[in-house]
Amino acid sequence: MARTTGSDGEKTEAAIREAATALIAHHGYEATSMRQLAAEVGVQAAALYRYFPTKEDLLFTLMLEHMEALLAAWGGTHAHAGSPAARLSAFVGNHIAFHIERRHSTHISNMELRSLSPERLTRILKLRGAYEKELRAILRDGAETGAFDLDDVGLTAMALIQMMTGVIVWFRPGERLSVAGVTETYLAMTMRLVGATTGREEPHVHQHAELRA
Amino acid sequence: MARTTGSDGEKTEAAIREAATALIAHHGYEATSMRQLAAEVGVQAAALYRYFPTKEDLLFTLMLEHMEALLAAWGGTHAHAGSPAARLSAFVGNHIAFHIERRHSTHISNMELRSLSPERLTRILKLRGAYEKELRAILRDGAETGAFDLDDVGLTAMALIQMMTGVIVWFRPGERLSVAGVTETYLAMTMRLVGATTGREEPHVHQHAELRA
DNA sequence: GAAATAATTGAACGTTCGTTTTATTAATGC
DNA sequence: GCATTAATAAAACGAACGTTCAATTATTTC
Repeated sequence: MARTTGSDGEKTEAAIREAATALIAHHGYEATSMRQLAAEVGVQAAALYRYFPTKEDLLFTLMLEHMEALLAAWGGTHAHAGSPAARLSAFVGNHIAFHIERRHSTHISNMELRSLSPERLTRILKLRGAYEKELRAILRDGAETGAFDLDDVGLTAMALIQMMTGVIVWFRPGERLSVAGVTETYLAMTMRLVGATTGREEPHVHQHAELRA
Repeated sequence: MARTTGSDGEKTEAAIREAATALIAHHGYEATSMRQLAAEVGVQAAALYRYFPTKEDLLFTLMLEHMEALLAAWGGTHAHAGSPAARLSAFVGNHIAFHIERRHSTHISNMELRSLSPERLTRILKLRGAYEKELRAILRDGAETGAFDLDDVGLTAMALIQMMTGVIVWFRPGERLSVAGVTETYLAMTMRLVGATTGREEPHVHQHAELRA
């Protein structure tokens, strides 16, 4: 037996990426074997090596694409001008939407960093740093103009990112809350956390509608 | 070769626990081999099985002790009475102190859950649930008495825990910030996040001193 | 000081791992 | 329709894995 009828390189590679993302997210990189992955794709293990020279190459590819997609998603929002509050709002919305939609690759990119070689780890961390820098810039602007009231830009950025990314730990689509509802609540928490002034000292604006899925 | 001079079961078991915590936190459970662990302890791999019947038993032991210690630490604060703000403040302080001190076992208990058998996973998750319930109770009391102003008790609890536990990702003792400084900043962020009223509508109290290590 | 027990070694077991090699067949270009 | 290339299967590689077992020595008990 050899080449099978209807076999197509592009389709196979896409299937490998997809299956690998799901398997590694569920069982972890070390606990996922190439044979298990191959079985999921419906192919022999040796066939995987036509697309990814090593297991680590596959992991790195998944992570790199995830980080680049994250930066691209934020860059595509065109929300880099305007008030700090507006920009922060856009950042939160984009972050939560992206991470919920890409729960599996987010899990991988956050949990499997130790399985990368030092050079590749550095490469991924550089992209992550660039992303976090975007948030710090917003917070710094807000702190300087008085739109926000916070102690430490770096700590606040980390706290916000951990808080927002943490959504993927418990959020399951179609359960109690909708994406829009979660985003709205997290947006309100974010604005309070950074001590955002609501313009002309209005009382806090809370919109409770649409919180349920 | 057999029993070595000065060998002591209790000491060996403690050494195994310690080495396992560090190794698994650094390289992950699946990537840590029994031989590697044995070498770190200074013993042959077979000796480990005198203390832990399987590798998973070892992992479970580490996790169970971590969760029980976490609950015990909170229970030992005797801060279960008083105003919601005071209780929340105690909770944040205890949570951050505990997690910084036990970074390694926290990492394990958060990241290696998938390596547990279903029954043991349930057991650990039950303890985690009990801990989170403590926070929700504080938030609910605060929301009902008007001390806090928040949208959703459950979501706020998850956001706070993710935010606080996230400290272990970037915090390194002896670097820019002290534990006290981090705790103070996180306490301020927490209080703003839950919309805590500062009693008689005082302006926000910010204490910037002692933030540096 | 002999007997019982505690602690550990060293070797081995079967299995699974990531990966390589070789052969074979499907699709493509001329 | 023949040669070439793309895609895969099948089998094998050595290494490492978790774990077991028998033998051996230190310590404790009486």
